[in-house]
Amino acid sequence: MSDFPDDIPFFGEPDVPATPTPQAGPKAGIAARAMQARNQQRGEPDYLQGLNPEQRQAVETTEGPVLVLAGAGTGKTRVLTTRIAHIIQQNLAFPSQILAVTFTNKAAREMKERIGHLVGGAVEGMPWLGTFHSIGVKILRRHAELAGLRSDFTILDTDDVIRLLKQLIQAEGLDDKRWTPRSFSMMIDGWKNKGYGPSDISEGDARAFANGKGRELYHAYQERLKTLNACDFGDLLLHPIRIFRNYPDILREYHAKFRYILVDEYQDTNTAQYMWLRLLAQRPSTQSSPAQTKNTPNATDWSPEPMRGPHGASERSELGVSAKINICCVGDDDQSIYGWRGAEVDNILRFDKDFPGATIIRLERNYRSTPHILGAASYLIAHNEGRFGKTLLAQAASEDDEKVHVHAAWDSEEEARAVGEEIEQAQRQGHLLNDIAILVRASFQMREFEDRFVTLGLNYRVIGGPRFYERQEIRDAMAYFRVVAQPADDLAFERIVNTPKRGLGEASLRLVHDYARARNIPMLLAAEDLIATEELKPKARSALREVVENFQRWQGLIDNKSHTELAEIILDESGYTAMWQNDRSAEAPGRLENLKELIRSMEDYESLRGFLEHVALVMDTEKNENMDAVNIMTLHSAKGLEFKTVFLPGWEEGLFPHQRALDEGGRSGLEEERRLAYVGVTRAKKNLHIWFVSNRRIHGMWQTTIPSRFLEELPEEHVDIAESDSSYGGGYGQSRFDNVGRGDPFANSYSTPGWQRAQQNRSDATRNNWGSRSGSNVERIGYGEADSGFGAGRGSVKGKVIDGELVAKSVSSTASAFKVGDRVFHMKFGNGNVASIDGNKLTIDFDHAGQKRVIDSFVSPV
DNA sequence: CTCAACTTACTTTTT
DNA sequence: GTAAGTTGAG
Repeated sequence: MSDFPDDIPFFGEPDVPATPTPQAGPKAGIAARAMQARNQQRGEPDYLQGLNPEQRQAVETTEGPVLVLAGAGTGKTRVLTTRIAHIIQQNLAFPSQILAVTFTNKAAREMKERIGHLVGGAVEGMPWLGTFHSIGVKILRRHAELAGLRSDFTILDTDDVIRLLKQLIQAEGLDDKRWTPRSFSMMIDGWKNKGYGPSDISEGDARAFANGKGRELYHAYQERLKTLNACDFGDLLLHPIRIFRNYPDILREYHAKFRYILVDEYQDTNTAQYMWLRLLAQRPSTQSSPAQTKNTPNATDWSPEPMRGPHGASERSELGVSAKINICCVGDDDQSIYGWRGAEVDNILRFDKDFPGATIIRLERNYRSTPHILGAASYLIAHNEGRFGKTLLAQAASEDDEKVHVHAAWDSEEEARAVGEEIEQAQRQGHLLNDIAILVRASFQMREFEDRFVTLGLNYRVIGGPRFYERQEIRDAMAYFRVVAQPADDLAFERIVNTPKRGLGEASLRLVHDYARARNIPMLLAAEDLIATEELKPKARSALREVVENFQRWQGLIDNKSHTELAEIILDESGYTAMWQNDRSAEAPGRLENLKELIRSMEDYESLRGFLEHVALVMDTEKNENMDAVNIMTLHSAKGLEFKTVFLPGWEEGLFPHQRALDEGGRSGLEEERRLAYVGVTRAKKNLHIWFVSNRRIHGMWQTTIPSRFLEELPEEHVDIAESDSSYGGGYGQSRFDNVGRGDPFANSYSTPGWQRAQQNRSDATRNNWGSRSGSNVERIGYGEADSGFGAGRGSVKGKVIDGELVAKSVSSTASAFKVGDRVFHMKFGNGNVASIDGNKLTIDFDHAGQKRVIDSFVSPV
């Protein structure tokens, strides 16, 4: 992912608010225009302006392999986008001849936008800028038949895959408790990350699942995908790799096509992505004559086997790729935090061996953080072995720079309370909440903060987590659409055939399934056949007939109705909408609202098919981030972002570093955790607060915890241990945690002044803060299930609910706009009447959910 | 076939 | 502690 807001002030040009480059449009200032003119006279393109020498070198070294090691906050995305702009403006290639890959859609979107700014609107997008997967689909659609698929293949999501695997495991007569579909899907994922097809699975690996049936099952799975005309995410990379290997002619086409290859976040590439890149990169220069092509090693030399050794570099470098490879990879080995999902830090560490003669450029001037923060980060990460080694150079220190604060709290509740207080104080001093982030190691930590912020009425947003398209109702609706658009989509069919309940249970479904399997036809067709027979029970038969007839009718409407209209008809006539309307549960109204939102978002696409493709690949929707709110997210999802003030709670052994990372990953696991800590620390621009608590509830059990070893790895001169607001300061400040961990360091914490003060503070806080401000407004960016029970019915905020992102966004600081008796709608509780009003808090009699107390910004008039 | 009670497991997350 | 998934009764 890209370093999001890194339109950083240029080095030596202190904190100027990020201004667009002079070229950015008519708004550019006179001075900027003058400078532009001057530079153009010198023949220097204005987009190069303000780049530091290293950045500039990275942009201008367009030929040959280049590795840009970009430390945190050094302008990575800027380099990447400027480089592309440079290639285009120097006429080195057309936009369509540049392959640029990212990991996330967000990063791709952002890059497109920024390139657009740099080169002006002249260039119509970049067709080959996208995620590995979206580019993979594009390639695979063109050559689907070579992978045994039709070009309209479906892309399965994790849900579909697991259901499919469950069937296969059961069909194999295995106990799906002992051998869970979930774990097998992860295993397959792992294999695919390494580029292994079923035949590449070693004996040992095959034995790891279901007593050696792993390989067989994997094979069966792939076969099943073929008959379903479907692929999983891994296939989007593996199929192209296989096609490139087996059809050199096709590979050559792509070689001729892509003159420049750029890769973002190279440290996150897995082996499959690496192979994919190597295949595309390893080629004669695009201007080469056919004669030269013969000298190039055959692409099929590239098999996954050389990957096996711990250091397969020698085999790789023997490829002797003599022709120029204009590949530029940008990354930071210190920010590799996705090893657990197959990323190979090794890819970046041996870049120069893979691409002999590579230019390696280090970006070490950090424009983001204060020297204290940078000092802490550098000292911490230095504890890792096996890094490239970079020294981040800080900007000049400023008078009011604060050291990194380390705080202690008695338990997680107090931690949340104190953080909340600190944020409120910052807010009073005029800080924007948007500039503040709380970065947690694990998502369960978020809850405590949410609870607290709800009582404080502090706006916050949660970033990450289950997304819109992963919600049950959205998936169900999508399944209907999929069956209509692609009648062969059995998984979609199975998902909704009995949703809403139609009395088509396991038995009937099994019959349809077996019939379809036996004849190798889609289940929808099988169902069609079966309703003509006597095989099904009369009840099931008529239910199934209705389903089949419905789908036939809807399919007939594809060309006559607009796809949004059709979607409405489908949801309506299938009884799906009615199912939720009749649902008495509290979240039903929210789900209906989500369905409306789904239809609304379909309007942005031309056809049903186009929409389905979008959803399969881009599992996020853009969300309004217009309100001022504290950001809460995991450390993982914070990569690439930056905030003025960052809170890092939960620095305790077992949580961070996470126990499981230590157990399963050993030393490298610990190092990855340390990199995660490094990522967290380097997100902060000005203020960084690290917290640890002495008691935390894990799996519902209170546990005494000890401070994270990472705390000891922070340099004394940049850290300030804040005792004052701690409930258990005594002694720890001085010893810098050195004696922590043995014995029971917290035994007498209850009696320390700090603890008593904390108790005092706690009750004060609840008294003073409660009701003293307008309702907190919450938005969940891409956050799921409209309920999750967060905040509901705890403490004095009974009924306060954090909802999906469809929550009304209005922040009313004035007295409530509602009056007793008003009819209102609430995202979670549905419709109801206002029973009484207390400031901005309403007591509402809900039709289905009973009486609840809610904050007015969460309801809207009906 | 459906629903309710019980059991069980539990980082991180993109596509 | 909680959410999801499975088992057993109606």
